[in-house]
Amino acid sequence: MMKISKEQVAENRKLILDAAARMFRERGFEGVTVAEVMKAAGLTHGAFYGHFTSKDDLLAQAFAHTLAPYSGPDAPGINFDAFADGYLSTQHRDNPGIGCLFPTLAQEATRASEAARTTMTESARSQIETFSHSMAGETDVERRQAAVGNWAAMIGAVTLSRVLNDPAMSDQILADVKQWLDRANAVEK
Amino acid sequence: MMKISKEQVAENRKLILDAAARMFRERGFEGVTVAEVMKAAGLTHGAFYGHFTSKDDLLAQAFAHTLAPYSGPDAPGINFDAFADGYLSTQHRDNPGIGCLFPTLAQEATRASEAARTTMTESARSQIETFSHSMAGETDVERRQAAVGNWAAMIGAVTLSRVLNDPAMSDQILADVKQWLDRANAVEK
DNA sequence: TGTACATCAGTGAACGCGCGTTCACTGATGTAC
DNA sequence: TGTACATCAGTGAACGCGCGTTCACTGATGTAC
Repeated sequence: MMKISKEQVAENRKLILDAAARMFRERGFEGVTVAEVMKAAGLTHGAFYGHFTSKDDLLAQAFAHTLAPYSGPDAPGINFDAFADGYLSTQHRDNPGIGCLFPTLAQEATRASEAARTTMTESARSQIETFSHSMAGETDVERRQAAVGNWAAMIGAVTLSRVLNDPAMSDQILADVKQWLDRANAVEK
Repeated sequence: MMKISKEQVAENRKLILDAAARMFRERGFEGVTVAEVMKAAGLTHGAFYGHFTSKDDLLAQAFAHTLAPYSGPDAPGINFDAFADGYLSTQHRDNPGIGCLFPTLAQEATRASEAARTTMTESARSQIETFSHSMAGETDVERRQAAVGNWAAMIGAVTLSRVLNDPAMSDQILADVKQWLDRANAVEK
């Protein structure tokens, strides 16, 4: 069953990237094998090197594939308060596979290819830019600082909540950070 | 050159744990081999299983070894502002091997042994407790929320600053979060 | 329109390397007498 | 005090498995005539 249409090739590539992005977030880069990703995409491992040059390349492409919708001029506008609610929810904490890349893969990306790091860097830049517009503050600098601070707090909160093996404490971390951010942001308005 | 004194055995164990804690923070759990750790400690890999039952056990013991000084009744009191300055410094960002475990290993610890996660959980609990005493706020709950929020923001800031491959932006993340925290904490006083 | 050939995404066996782990052995120190 | 033996942390070769990567082959679709 070979010789596949251009559309099918593109579709297969998308399936591989979606599976990889999910599995890397769930189990980390080294915790997932190339064969597992290909199986999840409905293919065999031999086809992998027709799409990517290496497993490292897959990580970089998966970052770009996953982050692309949130960057650039088409980035969706956001309601910051609703965004923070979702980010600091137990649903987000419990479903890393479909969540933000930064709490799951930023640490590993530190040792990844420059292409992967550049994708993360540009995504972070536009994320901060987007948040800035929702922040209170008298100057652009203050609003940027608030955007960076809020985002860092959210990333740290999800990171902490995921590692703790005391469920009540984990829930409380998320709730505490949400309330603290609400107060910090309200004070400046 | 064998049959070693009890003191030498304890010393060797400490050397292994110190080397492991440093190398895991620098390169991640899977990025370091048992043989490399043993070599860094001045021993050969065969001796490893006299000290630990597995590589996973080493991680859990390294966590306990590294976090112990900061927990329990003997935990050092802190000047929070000085602590945050150091935490959000470029020195801390650039030397993960001797820095906080949470930005380097929390993500990987999510998939580690229960022993390792419990050590991290209890360390986080006492860290938050310690920070609470330095926080402004009218109630214990507000102070705890501020402690958790400040710590989450610091962890997220260091995580972000390390993954970005734009040095100026990385520096700015750290500086922005520091200034934002200073403002957020000052407002409540 | 029908037939022969070319293309090339995907298949699956195989390779080779690295790493966690095991184990028979070593030999300096501790102990018995 | 001196001698023979026991102990056991450490040594280093070896094992076995898993994983990233390669490659000869397949066969459905596209193309030439």
